[in-house]
Amino acid sequence: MPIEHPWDVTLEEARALQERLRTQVVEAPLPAPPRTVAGADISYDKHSPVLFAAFVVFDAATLEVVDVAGVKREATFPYVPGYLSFREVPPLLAAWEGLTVKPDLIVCDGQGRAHPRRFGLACHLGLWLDTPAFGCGKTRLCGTFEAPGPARGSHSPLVHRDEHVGEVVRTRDRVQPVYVSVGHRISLPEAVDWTLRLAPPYRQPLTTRAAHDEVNRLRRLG
DNA sequence: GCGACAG
DNA sequence: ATCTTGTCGC
Repeated sequence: MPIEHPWDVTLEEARALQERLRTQVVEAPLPAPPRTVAGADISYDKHSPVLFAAFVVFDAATLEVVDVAGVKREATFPYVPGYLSFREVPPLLAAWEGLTVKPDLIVCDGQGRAHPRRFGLACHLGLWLDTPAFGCGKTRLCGTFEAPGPARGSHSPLVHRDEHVGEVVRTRDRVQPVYVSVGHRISLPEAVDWTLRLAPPYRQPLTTRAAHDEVNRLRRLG
């Protein structure tokens, strides 16, 4: 069931929403094999209130781009560690409206359950859109882990307060690993598999790469 | 009280 | 997130 709530909230209200919405997150196998997979990302100038958001949708079988949509919006929430979704989800929802092809799976640039209150960006976006989603971040928000092996494909559990909240995945030999966690309607093993399947030949999934390139292109144009 | 802290 | 040249390694 899709959720809905105001976005013009205080930090305290945002925290209360996270505590309430975290119970709605579904961590279970994908409902069906994704035919399309999308990358989502945000870009902005250091000291500008303008945000650029975009989705780039790929055919999961051929990995060809099948749709792209982006928007320019005013930021309504600052960047505060632990509350990233309140800043990035609104513009992403606007970009989502511009898609002709709604993806079966969303790869987010950030954390999912690997969050202090188990409700990172990937959980919030996936839950709101009632679409499978997972997070693949470049750095850690919370949790501890043993370094995964040096070979591509190796991964180790990310643990926070005795809970297995994600996996630290090596997507390229001897290259810094990425942090994968469940967002909504997907299992952790599946999220890891998709990360490894979409990564070559980059460190991050090509979906994230494409979305990143798209938002930066939009930003440079104005 | 002292760090840590997605993008 | 973004600012940035060269530079090390495969």
